[in-house]
This record gives sequence, structure tokens and C-alpha cells, in this order.
Amino acid sequence: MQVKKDYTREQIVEFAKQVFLKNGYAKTSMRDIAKGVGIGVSNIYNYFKSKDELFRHIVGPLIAELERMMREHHNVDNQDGFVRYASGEADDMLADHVKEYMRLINNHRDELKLLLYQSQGSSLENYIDEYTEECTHLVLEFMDEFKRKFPDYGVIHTPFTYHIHMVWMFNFISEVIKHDLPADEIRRAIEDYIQFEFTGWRALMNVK
Amino acid sequence: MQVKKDYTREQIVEFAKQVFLKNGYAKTSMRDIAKGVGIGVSNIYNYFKSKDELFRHIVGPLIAELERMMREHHNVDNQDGFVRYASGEADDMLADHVKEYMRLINNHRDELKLLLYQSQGSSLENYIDEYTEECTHLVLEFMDEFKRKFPDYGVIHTPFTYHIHMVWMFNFISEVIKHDLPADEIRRAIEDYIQFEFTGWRALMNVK
Amino acid sequence: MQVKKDYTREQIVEFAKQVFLKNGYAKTSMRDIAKGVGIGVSNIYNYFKSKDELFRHIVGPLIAELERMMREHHNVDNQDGFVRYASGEADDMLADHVKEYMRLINNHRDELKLLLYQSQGSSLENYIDEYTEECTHLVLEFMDEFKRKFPDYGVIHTPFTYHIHMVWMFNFISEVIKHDLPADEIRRAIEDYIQFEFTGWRALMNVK
Amino acid sequence: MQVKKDYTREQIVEFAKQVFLKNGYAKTSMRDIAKGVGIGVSNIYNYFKSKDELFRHIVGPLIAELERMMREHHNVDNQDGFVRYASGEADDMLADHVKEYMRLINNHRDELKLLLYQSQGSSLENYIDEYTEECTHLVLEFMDEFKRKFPDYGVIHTPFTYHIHMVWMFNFISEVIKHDLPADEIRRAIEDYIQFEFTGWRALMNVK
DNA sequence: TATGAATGAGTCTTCATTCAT
DNA sequence: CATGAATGAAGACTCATTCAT
Repeated sequence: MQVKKDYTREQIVEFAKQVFLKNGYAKTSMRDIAKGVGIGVSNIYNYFKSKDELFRHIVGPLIAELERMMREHHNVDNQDGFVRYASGEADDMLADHVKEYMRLINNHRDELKLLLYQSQGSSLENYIDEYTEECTHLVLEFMDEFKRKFPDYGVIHTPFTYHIHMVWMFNFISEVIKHDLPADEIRRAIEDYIQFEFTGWRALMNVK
Repeated sequence: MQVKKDYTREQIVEFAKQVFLKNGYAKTSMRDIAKGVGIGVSNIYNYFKSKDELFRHIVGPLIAELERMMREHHNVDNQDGFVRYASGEADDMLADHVKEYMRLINNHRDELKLLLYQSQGSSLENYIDEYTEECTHLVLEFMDEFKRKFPDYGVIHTPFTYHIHMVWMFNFISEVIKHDLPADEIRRAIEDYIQFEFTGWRALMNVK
Repeated sequence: MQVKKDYTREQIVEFAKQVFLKNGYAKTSMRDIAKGVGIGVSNIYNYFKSKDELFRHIVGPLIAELERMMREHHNVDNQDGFVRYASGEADDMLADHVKEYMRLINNHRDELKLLLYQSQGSSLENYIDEYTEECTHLVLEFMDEFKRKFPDYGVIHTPFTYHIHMVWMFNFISEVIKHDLPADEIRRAIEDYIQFEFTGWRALMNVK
Repeated sequence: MQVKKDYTREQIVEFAKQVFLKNGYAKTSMRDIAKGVGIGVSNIYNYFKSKDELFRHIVGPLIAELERMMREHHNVDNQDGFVRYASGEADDMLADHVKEYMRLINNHRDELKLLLYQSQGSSLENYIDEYTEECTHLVLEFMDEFKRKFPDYGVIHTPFTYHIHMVWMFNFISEVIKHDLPADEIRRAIEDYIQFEFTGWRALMNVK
């Protein structure tokens, strides 16, 4: 019975994911899902207590991962690395960041799609906004600390600039996914992206 | 009666705009609007023949402006200017572009909000996607022509890079609006943005 | 001013007739009519105090004519003629009837269409039913009188038979109109119809 | 639950039928039906996915029967029987036809009412028209074949005559139903009807 | 676990008609 | 005479959710 239950649950999750992906949260009805799985609508409520919870469940692993990443990355410990980066000696740092997000793409492609542009109507419709906000906050704290430690580096004009780059990264991911880029084009796009960010930030920080 | 008519019409448009802004197209009902204006639901249909038309009406001026901008900007005539830009002599070109989009922001702040992230459910829900796609197309054509004329300039790796920058511009606008930046912060953000794009593109194009 | 008024009224009537003909009473809206005439909806109410009244007005002449025909035909005076008819000597009697109805067709083609199968939803939707009912009644009275006078003629079994022939005549007219028969086919159809009725009725009445 | 379901379904169908009969398809609202049955409007949609489908369901058996009758009757095999009929030797043939339609009346009285004059607004509003048209077509083909085989029989003047008799048959049925004739009067009416058709057609066909 | 019945609030839209001007 | 604004009731249908079994 446990077996059967898990099987149905899995089916619900799998099919719901596909439909949410295709039509978005708001335009997907419980009926659509139930019909696709071949069960009664009300049976879904034996597994998830609402449409919203079902959606959150599908997107759950991605969110966990995102939270983890936020906690890990934006700690104040590796400011030395940042100095090396800012002075052009450590191209690998931003690259690492991006590579990690690319790993995200490969592992959570569908969930990202859902969260990034199919979540309207759900309780997660503002999640990405809030997430970037928080990230930006952390970055700002990091920069404050950094500026205190290394006062002769250039100063960014406005916090918004940090914010927008946060957003852009997600948009970059979002667009890569949306257009189903082939692997090699993804690589080239990332290379362009990294180079852009590197040179851009260096210019902003008035290095040298 | 003429007076009264225009007044009510204005009220409908104004209130609808506010509600759309707050709740989005899909979650806004004609009842909401009617109740807010203090009229019967059916009376709205004396002014606009559908919810969608009402939305398009509100957003109409913005769309006209966007179409105009696309027509005007992306013509193949000013490639000489572009050369000067690419070689670092004409910082004003991109700046002009961006300034124009800033004008957009100031004149169409609400409409942009609506079009950028409150249009789901309406017939315009894909407008921005299609618009960026089209713009990207025009840019690509422009670049093809450019490469034939000036073959010794660097070549961008992938069309997607053009695309993503198109998207980013809209994201930039979108975020500026979403966070209701004060005027001076907008200016500083733009300056950062322009500098970023300048140095980034030059790096990409002058590769050897 | 009188001129102008009459002109508009005429336009309303004319256009309404066309739309009623095409879509039927129920599926025609006042808006349709107003739009077609190029006036405001409410202006129609200056001429007719409801959609129903408008319809009745259009169909009025036909109704007047029908009432007149009923009064004239079914009087008890020409029973002698009927005897001649029943004994096969006066083929012209039924023929006269039908010819009169054919005149109706030519003079009131559109109105008949309206009354016969486009009146559903109006207060006249049962008019034809009631009319045939009344006609049948009159015929029955006529036949009762006739049977008293000429007891040796055959007796029709059931009043319903009279009724159904009344109905059939209208259906005949209705179908002639509905199929827009060319003149000569109408003639042949009528000839068949008359012959049919003649021989049929004689058989029913056991003449000879 | 099975029990309850069937009960409600039956109630819906039964009540809907009555209301449709009384007010016609167009003037019957789902609310009317729901209220009559004592359930919520949306519950009806658990049984029938639209008002039209509900109507078609009610009228379904009748339509199946009509289709069957058309398929069975109008085959070209029994032309010999028809010769016997035409020459006055086989009164049973038409009689059989009519008897079958009488069976229709007894088994599908309400459905016939619905289909014949309460279907306006539904997808079946033209069904009877199309059905008669098709039947007429089949009869015409039959007659063509017949005329080639037996060229010395009289020729009917116009196809419209066949058509009108098709229509009349339905009108006959329609009127029988509309007036709720008692059984014996139905029988007498049919006898009149058959005799009428017999003598009429013989007259038309044996014209030298 | 799974079902299908049932709910009730909600959706946009249409319509004939009336009112004020 | 003519207008356009305004009304209010009504239309079919959808949806997430709960209930009884």
C-alpha cells in the first residue's frame, strides 16, 4: 500500500510539473492534473492539501538549494579572494559563482522554469524577487565590510547596481532555460557573460 | 453629458490602472473596477468592449511609443556612428539610446509596470517577449551588415548574447520601476549601466 | 421634421426586418438594429416602445391580412359552392383558396418568413398556432352546419384531420418561402398540392 | 454513492426535460434546472459538460432511432414492393412506414416535442430540417432508379413535392404530439392521413 | 487510498430598457 | 428627434475545495 501510495504521489507530482510548466500555475486547474494522472480530483488532496502546496512541493528542492547557496556564498570570510578578483588576478571567482548556477540549471531546469516565470498566482510568485533582494542585501553588507578593510578601492555609486546584477544573473539563467540552448551555445553565452561582468565591474571599481 | 462621459471614462481608466497595477490583469475583475468607480459592471462595457480592450487601452500609448522606438532606432543608416562607438570615440550613442529609454520610464512608468509584470492573462502577456525578440532580430541584421562592411572588428560569439542584453535592458527598466528609485539614484544607476555596457561590449568586440 | 422622423422610422423598420429575417427575433439585439441603421439604441424607443412592439409592427400588415382572410373565407354562406366542390364539380373552390394564399406569399413573403419561423421569443411566437386553431374551429362549425344540411355526404372521422390540413397549408407556404422556389416551380408545386388535396378529400368523404 | 449519483442524474435529466418542454431550450437556464432539482448549478456540470450536451443527452435516443430509421427504410431493394404499392395492390407498405413513425410517437413523445419545436438555440435547432432534407434526397434517388426501371409510370412534377410530403409527415407527428391526442383519435387521424397519402400519390403517379 | 458528488463564490459578458440632456 | 450614460438582472460556465462513502 505504501508502494502504491508513493507511486500515485509521484505521478501527481510528475504530471503536475509538466502541466505547470506548460500553462503556468494560474492557468492550470486541479482537474487538468487529475485527468492527466487518471485519478479523481479529490484524491490529490490526500497527498497535498492545496494546489499551492503541490506547487511548493514540486519547487521545494530548488528552493532548498537556493537557500543553501545563499547561505554558503555570501559569507564575509573570503574577502581576500575578492581582492584578488577585483585586481584582476582571480578570474576564477565569478566564474565559480556562475558555474555553480549553471549546475543549478542542469539539476533544476524545470523547477527553475516554474519558479522564474510560471509561478504567478501561487504563493511563490514573489519568491525570486525576495530572494534577489536578500542576496543583494548580503552583497551590500559584504561590500561595506570590504570598503572598511580596503578603503582605497573604488566605490560603487548605488546599491541598485548590485541589485540589478543579481537580477541579471537570474535573467541570464532564465533566458538560457527558456530558449533551450544547446550545450556549446550555453558555454559561449556564459563566456560572454563572465567577460562582460569582469570588465564591467573592474571599470566600475576604477581598478588601476 | 459629454462632460460626464469623459469624467466616467477617465475614472474607469484611472481606477482600472491602479487595480491592474496592484493585483495584475488576471486577478482583477470587472466587478472590482466597477465597484471602485461606483458604477454598474455593465456600464464599463459602454466604454470598452472587453476587459482586454480596457487593458490595451491603458497600455496603448506605451506600446505606440515602443513601436516607434523600434522603427526609429534600428535602421541600418547609422553604422558609421556605430564604428565610432565601437572604437571608443562615440560614447554618446549608447547613452542616447538609454536616455531615450529613461524618457520612457518617466513618461510611462505605470504602463511599463503593467506591461512588464502585470499583463498575465491578457492578450499582451507575451508582448515584451516578442518585442525583445524582434529587437534582437533587428540588431542581428544590423551586425551582419556591419561585419560585411568592417570585417576586421571582433565578432560576437552567439546571437544569444545580443538577446540577453536586450532582455537585460528591459530588466533594468523593470527593476528601476519596481523599486521606485528616486531621480538621482536612477541617474547613478544609469551611469553604472551605461559604463557597464560600454566597457563590456568593447571588450567583446575588440578581442584581437 | 416630420419628414426626417418618418425616414428614420422607415429605416428602423426596414433594417430590423432584415436582421429579424436573418437571425430570428430572439437572436437579434436592439444594438444590432441600431448599429445597422446608424442611430443610437435608445432612439429606437422613440418610435417603438419595445423590441416586441417593433416586431409586431413589422409583421402587422400580414396579421391584418390574415385576420381579414379568416373573416371572409369561413363564412357559412357558400355552402352550396362546397357541395359542388365535394361532388367534384367545382375544382375552383380550393384552387381559389390556395391562390389567395399564394397572393399572400407574393405580397408578404418576408413577413410570413418572420411569423412562420423567426418569431420565437416574441409575443407572436404562438400566433400561427392559434390562428390555425381558430381556422380549424371555423371549418368545424362550417362542417357541422353542412352535415346537418346534407346528411348523406361522408363524414370525416376526426376534427384533427381538419386541423392538420390547415397546418399543412401553412407548412406548404412556409416551405415554398424557405426554399425560395422559382416561379414556375411554385406553380407546379401548387398544382401537385391542389390535386393532392382534391383527390384526398374526395376519398375521405366517400363521394360516390 | 453510486445510488445517489444515478438518482441525481436522473433528477437532472427528468427536470431538465420538463423545463425544456415547457419553456424551450433557449429560455431555460441552468439556474432554473438546478433550482428545480434542488442542487447547485455547478453540480450539473459534474454530469453534463454543457447545457447543450444535456439537451442532446435527453434527445439522444430519439436521434439514434431516427438515424436508424433512415438507414433501414430508404434502401433501393424494395422497389418491387413499391410497384405493387403504386399500382394499388400493396396498401401495407406506406402503412408500415407510418406505423413505424407512430411507434416513434409513443416511445419518444417528449423527445419529439423537444426536437420539433423546443430546440431553438441548441446545436440541434436545425436537425429536423437537415433530416428531412436528407430523407428527401434518398427518396429522390429512389425515384430516379424507379423511373429507369419502370418508365411507363407517371412522373412527379417537382422534387419540392417530395420534400413537402416529408415535411408534412413531421408536421403530422408534431401536431399529434402538440395536441396530446388520445389513442383512438390518433388511430383515426393516421387512417385519414394514410388514405390521403395513398389516393393522392396514386393520382399524381398514374396520370396516364 | 480513492471516489464522485456537492458546494458556493467567482468569471466575463450581453441585453432590453430607462434617464437626463 | 436624438444621444450616450447608466442600470440591473441574467446568461453559461469554471474552480479549488470539502464531504460522505
